[in-house]
Amino acid sequence: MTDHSGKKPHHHGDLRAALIQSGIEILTESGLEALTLRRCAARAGVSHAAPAHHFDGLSGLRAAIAKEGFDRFRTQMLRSRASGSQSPEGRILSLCRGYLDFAVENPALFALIFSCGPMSQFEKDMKAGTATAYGVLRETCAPFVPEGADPLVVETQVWSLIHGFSHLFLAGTFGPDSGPPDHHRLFAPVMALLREIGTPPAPK
Amino acid sequence: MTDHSGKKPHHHGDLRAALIQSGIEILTESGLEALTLRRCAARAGVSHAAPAHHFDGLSGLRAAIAKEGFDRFRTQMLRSRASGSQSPEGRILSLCRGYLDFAVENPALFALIFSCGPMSQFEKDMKAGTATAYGVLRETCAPFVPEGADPLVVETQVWSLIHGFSHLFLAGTFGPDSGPPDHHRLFAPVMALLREIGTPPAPK
DNA sequence: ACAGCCAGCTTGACAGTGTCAAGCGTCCTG
DNA sequence: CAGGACGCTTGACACTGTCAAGCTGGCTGT
Repeated sequence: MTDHSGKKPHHHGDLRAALIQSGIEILTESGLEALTLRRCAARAGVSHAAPAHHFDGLSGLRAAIAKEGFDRFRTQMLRSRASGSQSPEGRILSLCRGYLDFAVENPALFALIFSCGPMSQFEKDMKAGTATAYGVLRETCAPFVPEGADPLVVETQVWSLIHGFSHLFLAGTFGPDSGPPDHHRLFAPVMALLREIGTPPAPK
Repeated sequence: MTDHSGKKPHHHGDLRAALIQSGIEILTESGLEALTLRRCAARAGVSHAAPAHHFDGLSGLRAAIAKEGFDRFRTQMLRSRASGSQSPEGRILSLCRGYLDFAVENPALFALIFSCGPMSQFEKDMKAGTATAYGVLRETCAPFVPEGADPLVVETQVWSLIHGFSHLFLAGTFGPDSGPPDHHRLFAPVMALLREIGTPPAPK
């Protein structure tokens, strides 16, 4: 479709990337609801209809931002995983910590990435983004997958636990009266649930 | 503020409840983004500005709907919990199944309930709603809390796991290529992670 | 070197949205 | 039966996404 492979195609010089960047800034400064085509355009210094030439409407912009978000997400998880103990358990724990940290540091971007919202039409792009992040999870979980078992089970266990924890933490919904947010206090004991990971499900 | 305690105060006869009902219908029929003050008003057969007299803007309507949603959520969990085995393990598993079923059957309402979005100003209401649902979780988890331990840990383990599973399932983000959604196939093995629940976190 | 083209952006318009200020009608109160 | 207040309506405004044109500057072909 649009070019954006060359370097300085025309007036602006890769407006597409500038719009994505502006979008992320708006997202982090003002939250999900503030992400608007017109505001993005204004921030990038172009007219209000310019984004339509690079993305298919608002959903297209969201999908493009989500894609970029997935890259950063993946990068942060990789960095975190590399930073701690390199035992299989250590790697998986560090990965999850990176997961949580990303969510805490980029709440709006995190919400956009995992929103099942109005960019489902771009499932292709989203799946691609998920896949890159998922690959990291998969290789980190691999040592815990029992012989001949479906790796999806272990992956889903880990992903569900850390994702639920992150999401609920962001929603500020912990505890009946929801004490002060303290994600480091709960993180370790919750992750302790992964102790027995990999042992095959109880034989029926 | 507005009355809404009497039975048929004026013209309409509890417009507030009618608006909430309309909102839920719109939500289930057309998704989160379709929930609009004006559409709600139209569906309830009143003018576009009528809702403003019963809720504090769109966020107020969302909060009110979320409150109702939390009630239904809690009810479904209770019903599910009562339907299966009454062992502590059976109760917690049935509770989680009710959790997942509610999410699958009411995706938009579920998303609204747990959105960290623009109704944070109504945290009071939201906390109240969460609390009623949380109470069910708390009493179901109680048998698994070790002597003298913080119940929040076990609760957070369970809630994180089932919430993450439900949310990721709704987002359609399972597996690298995300096979066909089959929440019953993965539910049991993922929940198997709760086998060792309650044993105190590994001593440091 | 010059004519032509066309990608990249602008301008303008439209319907739909939330929100506010008035105003009107109906019901309850005195 | 008058007064008033509550419940809703009407109208307006700024803002949103989206579409149809139109302008403009750089590239291409000869």
